[in-house]
Amino acid sequence: MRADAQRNRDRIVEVARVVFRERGYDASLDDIAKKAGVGPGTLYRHFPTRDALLDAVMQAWVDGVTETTDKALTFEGPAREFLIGWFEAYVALISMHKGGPAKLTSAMGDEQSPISHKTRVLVAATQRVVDHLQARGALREDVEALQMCRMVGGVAVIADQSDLSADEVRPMLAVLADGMLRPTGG
Amino acid sequence: MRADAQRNRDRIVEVARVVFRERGYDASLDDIAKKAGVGPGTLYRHFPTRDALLDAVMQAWVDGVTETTDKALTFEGPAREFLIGWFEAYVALISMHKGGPAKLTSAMGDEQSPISHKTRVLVAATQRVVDHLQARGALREDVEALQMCRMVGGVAVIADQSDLSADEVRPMLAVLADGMLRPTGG
DNA sequence: CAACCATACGGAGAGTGTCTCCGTTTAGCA
DNA sequence: TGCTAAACGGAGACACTCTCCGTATGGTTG
Repeated sequence: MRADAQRNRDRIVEVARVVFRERGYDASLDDIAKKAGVGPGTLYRHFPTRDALLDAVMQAWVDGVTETTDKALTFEGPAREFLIGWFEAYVALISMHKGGPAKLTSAMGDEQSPISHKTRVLVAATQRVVDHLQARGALREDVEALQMCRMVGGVAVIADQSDLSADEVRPMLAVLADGMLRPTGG
Repeated sequence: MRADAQRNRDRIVEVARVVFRERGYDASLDDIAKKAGVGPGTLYRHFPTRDALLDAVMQAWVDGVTETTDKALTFEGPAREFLIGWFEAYVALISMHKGGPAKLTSAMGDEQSPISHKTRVLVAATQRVVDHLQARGALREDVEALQMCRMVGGVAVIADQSDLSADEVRPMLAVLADGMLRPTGG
């Protein structure tokens, strides 16, 4: 790629990252192009669709997922707290942008989606959590990572769209955890 | 209202019902006007916003909610089956149109929303189910109707957006039920 | 039944966003 | 320095939303 092209591409992604966060995923692309100091043609050549641009914007974010999971897996306490903690981290991860939870969660399991790579990273991270808990015998056997992603994603979507606070979200995540963990007889 | 105005209004709502179901809530309003054989001005006079039209389309639907709840409450079996059955009915109710679950669930708890009346009907219906179960001592005490609506709504949103089948949705609803019901020690 | 007018109609058009085409410019190389 | 493939960017076609206002008409009154 020519140096000027690379420069423009980087500028567009940087501007898009800010605009998407401030205005949501339906911000005007021509506007992003203008803010980045390029013509709309340039933006659309680099990113033929809105999702292609979104994909680029999310790239840096993907690395954070693995990191967060690594850290979560070091937790030593009770399974319930561990799982709820992970759920909260997961919700925070996919709620980086307004509309992000819906975008990511509805693309989950769809191989055709332009951001399917991003969702695979999320499912893979969740799979590690599932394996960890199942090795300890704490999780019901029929719980799958994809299902877990969808359910926590569902809560995140509602929280995102209704502007719920962490205090309103936590009890819902607790319900999910209780529904997925093996009953302890308490 | 003049007779011709009433006729036009009815035609618009009827067409909108079909178009919303087939194409989702972001269908072109000018297109709906054209299909109804009126000018865009006429449509916008009757329904100043998209949500106003949506509200009219949903009017008939509201009656079905109370009816469904009445029927559900007659169920005599175990609490878990009752609750899962209600969840399935609820998901079906709010999934009448593509995009419906998201629309309804994210408006829930927001008094300003143009469809807040519709969401109140749903929460009230769910409240009856909660009361019923709590009278039997089957539900955890901290479970609230609004929270229940949001969580089941979250699952419905994902199911709607990812085109999940009933077989994929049921296990998720079972997780919710297990997380909300009082542990039975089994 | 004729005349009137408040009510309703509907289309032209302004504003905004998406996306493409193509003439112009320029980076990188020989 | 000159060449050319690569990249630029803006004009403009197309789509959707929503409004304004001249025109048509339902319903009422004398």
